Amino acid sequence: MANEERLDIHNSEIPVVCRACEARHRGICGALDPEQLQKLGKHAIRKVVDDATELYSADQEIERYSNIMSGVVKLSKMMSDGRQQIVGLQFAPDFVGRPFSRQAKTTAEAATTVRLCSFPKNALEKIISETPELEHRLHEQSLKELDEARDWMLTLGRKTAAEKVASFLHLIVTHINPEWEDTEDTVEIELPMKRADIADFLGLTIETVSRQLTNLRKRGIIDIRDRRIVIIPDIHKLFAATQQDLSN
Amino acid sequence: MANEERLDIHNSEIPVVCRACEARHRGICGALDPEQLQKLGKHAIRKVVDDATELYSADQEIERYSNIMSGVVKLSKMMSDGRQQIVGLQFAPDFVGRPFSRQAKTTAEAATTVRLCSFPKNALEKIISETPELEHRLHEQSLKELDEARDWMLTLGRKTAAEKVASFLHLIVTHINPEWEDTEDTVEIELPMKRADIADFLGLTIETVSRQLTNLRKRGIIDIRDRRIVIIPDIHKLFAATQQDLSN
DNA sequence: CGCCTTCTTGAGGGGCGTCAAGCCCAGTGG
DNA sequence: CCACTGGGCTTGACGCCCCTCAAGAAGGCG
Repeated sequence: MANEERLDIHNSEIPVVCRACEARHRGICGALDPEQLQKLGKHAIRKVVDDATELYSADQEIERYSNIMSGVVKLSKMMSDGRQQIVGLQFAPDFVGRPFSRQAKTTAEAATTVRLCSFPKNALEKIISETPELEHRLHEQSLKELDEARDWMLTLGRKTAAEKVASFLHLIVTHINPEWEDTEDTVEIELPMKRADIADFLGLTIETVSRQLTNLRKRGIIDIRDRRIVIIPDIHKLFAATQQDLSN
Repeated sequence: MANEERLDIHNSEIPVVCRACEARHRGICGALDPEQLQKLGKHAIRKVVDDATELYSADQEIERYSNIMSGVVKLSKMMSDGRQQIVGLQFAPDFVGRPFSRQAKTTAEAATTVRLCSFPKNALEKIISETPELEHRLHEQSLKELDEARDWMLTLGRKTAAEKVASFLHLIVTHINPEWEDTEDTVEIELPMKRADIADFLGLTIETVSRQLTNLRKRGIIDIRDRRIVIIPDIHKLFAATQQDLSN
């Protein structure tokens, strides 16, 4: 296997911290050659933050970008009187940050414990300008986020409370493991956030979220354990509930 | 002015149809040099379509991209039972289409009479791959659309009907002329769509839109002529109404 | 003039928000 | 060990905002 040896030799140029990183395979760092990885790696800091840690805040200067290595980050907006809306959830190996803007437009907060690989704004933007393939990857992620945001606009604007909660559960399931989208098996998931966050994501109150969860439970679409663990015996039935009013 | 002459000489290489086009200044075509403009221009078709013309449809193959030269295009999503949500409005000189995807994720429809400059998917994507600056412009537009989508998610999820209608009017005013954002003058606008579209954009019914418009009128925030013409004596008062419940 | 579409206005009902009480559990301190 | 506290969650009672249903006005067009 001369090939494997060649691969190993090649690997040896890649920074140690990057070798096992998912962002190098499915994330944006896959666009970088070993030399660029080294350059960026020099400025990169890996860190682990607890849930509720704020990564950056709306209207503030952006100083660092990050890759999510594990965990969930929520992006939110708040009105002056305190009303809040979560406008995006990001999972590994997503890129976090708003390129080409001095100010952040959302607040980013760890929803769970999150492992991050973070680097200064300037270091990344320099490499972007030299690497069209990197900008292409960032562009693809922006387009993916735009698709997701627009899907969610339909949920926010036109679905009932029961459909919204089902849509949330379906989103979580398919983001934890995309293959579960069309499995026949029973699936068990841990909700990455508390009821208040779910309410802010769905444009509801915590009471309504709670009521609709027990509504789905009573209809046999889900089962709930320990308040955070949800069991879904039939994903297709859950999907049906995302578009068909079950409030009666 | 030798400079002007040089500019004129330079201009002579630019396709005639592109010379006065806004997309060459503020739109994506500004990233192209005269040679590339010529290449793309060979495949470009200018057309004028009436309102309610469908440009492309969700889940269908994308064949052409377009620049909006004038008019308004609405992007929408529909559920199987007919519930509909408008997820974006696009104005000149915006680019219309979803790059890097075979299928469209939304339906695009002319909201008003629209002038378009349209070209085949392949022709543009070839030039994109050769022109990093073009991909950068498209990326910037995607990010702008993402910012707008997320702003609108806050409107859909957390605002009252009165705030939503005020938000819609404010959005239209600032998109027709960004300078009106902080003018002290009275402003008069023509709504680019009918009540049913406004309702689909706001996640409301047409009756509620109508009632909230008269609500804003009775409070002196707007005046209405001929159903489609709205007069706004004080933009700042309108802006205040986008975040402060006036339903009582 | 008649017909159609668009829009407004009213009456009534329901879905979700508001307010409140209480359960469960982890953490803390006596 | 247990009392106390506080956060997270559920459940019930009630009210209101917006939806539904319906009628009618206004304007465009043959």
